[in-house]
Amino acid sequence: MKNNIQEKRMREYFITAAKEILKGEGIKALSVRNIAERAGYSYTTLYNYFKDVNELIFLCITDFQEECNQYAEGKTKNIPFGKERLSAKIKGYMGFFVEYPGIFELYYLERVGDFGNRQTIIETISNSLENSCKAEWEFCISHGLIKKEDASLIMLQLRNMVVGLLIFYINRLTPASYVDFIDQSAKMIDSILQ
Amino acid sequence: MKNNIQEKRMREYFITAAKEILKGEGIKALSVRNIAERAGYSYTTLYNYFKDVNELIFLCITDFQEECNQYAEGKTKNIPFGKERLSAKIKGYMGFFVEYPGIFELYYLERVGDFGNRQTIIETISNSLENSCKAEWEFCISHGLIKKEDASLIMLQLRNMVVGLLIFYINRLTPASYVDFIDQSAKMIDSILQ
DNA sequence: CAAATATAATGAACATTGTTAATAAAAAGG
DNA sequence: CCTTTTTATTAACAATGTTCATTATATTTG
Repeated sequence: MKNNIQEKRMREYFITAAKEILKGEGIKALSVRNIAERAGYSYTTLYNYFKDVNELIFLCITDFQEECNQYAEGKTKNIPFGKERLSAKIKGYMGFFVEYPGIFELYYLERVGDFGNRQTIIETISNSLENSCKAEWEFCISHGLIKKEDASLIMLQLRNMVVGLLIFYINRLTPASYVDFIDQSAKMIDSILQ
Repeated sequence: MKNNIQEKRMREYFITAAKEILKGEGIKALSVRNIAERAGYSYTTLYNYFKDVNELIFLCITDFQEECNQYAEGKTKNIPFGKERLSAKIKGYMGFFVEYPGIFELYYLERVGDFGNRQTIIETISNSLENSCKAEWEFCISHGLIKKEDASLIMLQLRNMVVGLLIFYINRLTPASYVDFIDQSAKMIDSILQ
């Protein structure tokens, strides 16, 4: 297997197929045979380009993070910097996972170790929200809207609250209506941001 | 299959076996053949007593809730009622899931619909923390330590924060040390309780 | 107590899953 | 045009949940 442009192209075919399945049907529908069929190859061909299916999933995770950032950015780009924009960015972040529950599963429900327990994956996921809100976050700190010594704890609180809200809404259907979910989310996020 | 004491006993054999596996090795190690072997029967015998494996899992969930309540109670029984005891109860609740990560998986990571999407399960899980803290919660409200009109939102915040903390610690290894996890948890819970 | 019947326990079988090893096809090099 | 290397595929394995037909065991009846 030469490390050239052809190989890269082949890998992209499989990655694209896997991402489509994850976004549309979720990880439960993801199988080696499923991916390969969508990519137009036989199932074992995948093993000529990836060590195993987890290597493929890992690559999807990093791609999805970029997608998530752009999704949230698109929902906030007209709002002036400050706490309000930060709040909107977080809500945009949540909106991404509500729209693609399959990606939420992959990020927060899939067990550690299932995709090789790679430190890179854990870090990508653990920093996911902070990553999406980077610019807004730095603005709030540098302009004194959030005290520097409180910053890291507040971000952790936001991250935990966001994941908790999503877990119950996406995976436990609580609250039952989208309107209530948005309402709850707003109250809790703004409560952390004072 | 008569609905008598013998049938109940048989069901208990399978339920006990399933609970042992869930507590010890987690849901990934749970299989029909695995359960039946531990119960001392052949795998298809299970289907004479349960519609499918999800019915069995459902019964484990309700049993575990009772175990969790008693575990948390054991960690708090000497603390006088009030916010401090409520906080300790919540930490005890978290301790249960840290000790049995397999049960945490079952409660919060397992996908909706995987065990039949039964409303009873969703409710049991959604109210799990509130269930464990019932007495402490009611004391705080009736003694004016928590304003009645704020109560339901505060409980939701606690629940989301607790699950978020557990997700990252148990399933994403963040923070890396138990001491840091306890420290973070204390700060965030107490911050919500003022 | 023996025979007939009802109930409970089981083993074989099926369709899926991820992965490996051996084989067929295609591409590259001379 | 043949040889060699690279790439794609088919066959196979063990493990999964579940169903069906078949034994083994209990219970009831004569």
